[in-house]
Amino acid sequence: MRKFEDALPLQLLRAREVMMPFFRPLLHDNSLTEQQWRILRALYSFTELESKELADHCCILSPSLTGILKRLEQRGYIKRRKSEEDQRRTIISLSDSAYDLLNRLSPEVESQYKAFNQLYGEENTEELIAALKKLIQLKKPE
Amino acid sequence: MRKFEDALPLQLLRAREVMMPFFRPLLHDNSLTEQQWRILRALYSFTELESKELADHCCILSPSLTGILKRLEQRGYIKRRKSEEDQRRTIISLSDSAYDLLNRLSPEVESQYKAFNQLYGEENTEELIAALKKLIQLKKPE
DNA sequence: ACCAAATTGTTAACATGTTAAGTTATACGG
DNA sequence: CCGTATAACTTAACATGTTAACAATTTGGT
Repeated sequence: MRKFEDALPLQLLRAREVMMPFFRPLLHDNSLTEQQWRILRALYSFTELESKELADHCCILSPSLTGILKRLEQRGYIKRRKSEEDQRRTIISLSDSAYDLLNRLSPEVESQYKAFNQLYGEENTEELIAALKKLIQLKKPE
Repeated sequence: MRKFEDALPLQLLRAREVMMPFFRPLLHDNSLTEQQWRILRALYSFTELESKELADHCCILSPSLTGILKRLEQRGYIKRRKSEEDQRRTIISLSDSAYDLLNRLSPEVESQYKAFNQLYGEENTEELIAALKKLIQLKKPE
């Protein structure tokens, strides 16, 4: 059996655990979970997305998304509307207060990215991103 | 704001999602969750560990570990004993049936690692592991 | 037009993640 | 020795992950 420490999925998990402390305090101060942040971030980039697209972009399964969207809607961060062409589809977008929040947090997040890069090194970061991109492209279209 | 797709923590998450389909069917066929598998795997490597060490190795928080160990114990996969020197500490180890299970699954897991490497490439795998190791070493000792 | 199959989203049931608070046992300073 | 701080675990409360089953639409073939 391969050494426990060499399991690649575990290494990916650990790498994430090393990075997240750079961002968790920021999110926590604004009562946001990692998943809620990913949702807001995605909608900020894409303006509006259907539920399924949103789930795919954020690596969140549909049943989880249902609850997350409910809570974000209650807090007034997102809006929903039905697609005209297909009554099954829901289209999600950000509220004005969500844009305010993201515009406010954005510089702090970037500042933390810089702090991380300073510690890990520009070059190492580039290499890691490249390696991850190659891996992610293996994804089956399903 | 940085492009959504360039967020490194998200890329790490996605990379993991690309890899896990190689292993999930195996675990699922044996009614094991990813976390339960990490626990068994760690104990197989280290023979016995205190709860806190186990949690650290597996990237699982103590409150989650409490429940996971309870279920693994009910299924007869682990044994616990109190430390003699420190009555607060619990020491965990595998049962015989857990060793049987791991010995049986081990070759199938390795076979899936091979399948993954064939798809992603030996060299790419080595580069990725190296990059992740460098990142993980940044971890604060806390 | 009609029916079977596929798609979107939700609900249900259980496992885990996350933070805070509580318990018991140990360490430590006065 | 004593009281207080620490450390290891657990419990509680809520959010999310995971699989299966289900409701409402839509698609496709006939």
